[in-house]
Amino acid sequence: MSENFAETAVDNPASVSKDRLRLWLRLLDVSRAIEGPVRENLRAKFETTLPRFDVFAALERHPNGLKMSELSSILRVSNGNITGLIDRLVNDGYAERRAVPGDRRASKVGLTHAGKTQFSYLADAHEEWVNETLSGFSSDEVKNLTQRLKTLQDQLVKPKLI
Amino acid sequence: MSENFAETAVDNPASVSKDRLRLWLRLLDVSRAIEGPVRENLRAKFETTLPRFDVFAALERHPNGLKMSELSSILRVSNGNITGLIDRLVNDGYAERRAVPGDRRASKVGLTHAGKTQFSYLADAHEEWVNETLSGFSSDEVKNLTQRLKTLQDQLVKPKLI
DNA sequence: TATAGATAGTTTATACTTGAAGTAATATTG
DNA sequence: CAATATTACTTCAAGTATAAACTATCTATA
Repeated sequence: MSENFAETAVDNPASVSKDRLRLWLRLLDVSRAIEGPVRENLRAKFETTLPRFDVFAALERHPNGLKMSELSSILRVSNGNITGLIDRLVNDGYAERRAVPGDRRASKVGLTHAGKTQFSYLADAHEEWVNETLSGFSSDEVKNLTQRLKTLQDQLVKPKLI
Repeated sequence: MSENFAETAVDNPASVSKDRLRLWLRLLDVSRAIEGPVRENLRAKFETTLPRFDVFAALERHPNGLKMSELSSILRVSNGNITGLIDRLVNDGYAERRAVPGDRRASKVGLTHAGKTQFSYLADAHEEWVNETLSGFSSDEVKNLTQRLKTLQDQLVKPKLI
């Protein structure tokens, strides 16, 4: 046989490309589907927002504080964005900027006592919402999917500008 | 034995709750990891944004047009947001509002010829970026993960306000 | 140690996003 | 058919987000 029948319709490059696209669209839509109610709850119950919650969570996980640039890389948002978020959290008494010895450009951001207290309530409620939202998904399914997503993330390739 | 050893540490409710939380955080982070470069490319190569791309894509998929409220529900963003996005796309000549016979409150939004042309370029490039970004992930893995995400999405429970 | 380059963060302009309030039109109900 | 409720959309204020330009500081190197 001269024709290459091994490359069937299900696996040719164009088809795989469409499948990858579908995966990405699905990923985005599932995320948004979960994100919506979380935002709603954060506002309705705590008068706060997801970006602020994300900052709280990142700072809670790093008790020694985080530099602005570390925050922006962890949360995957721009530096300027973090400046505004932290400004508002500092203003509300939940976060504080601390000097970094030996580098007067930088500052480390940490939660105040009020911030830690506030986050403990936020975090409990947040976990409860997520647990309820995903309650139809079994423990095994949850772990399986988490592992696959981790593998996916580890294998991501940053595309060059085409 | 009087104690219930069947409920082990790996499967007790609190542990499953943490696992579900981990899944959600992973989902969000993977999405953001892919989203970042896509945004960058849209800006660098086409001077446009992801929200605009999303509108293009939704309209392309619905050749008869979409009402503002349909757009906002498909894209999972607020009505006011859609108003602004469409205003700008109309202003740029890529979309148009059409009257809905029998309902003077509503309007249907569709792509102009220029909009369809523009989107054909955007869509090709977008698929290429995503394909490259996920190129380390095999066809089987992609399909498996997509299916699991679909199942997850179908089983999502909207949490009540706690 | 001058000075060029890199790094950390803020500021700016513009766009996106939300929820709430408002306007107009349609649907429902007594 | 008039009063009321609902629906579709826009407007508004505040916050979130980006990239680019800017300031201040630090590092490297000659």
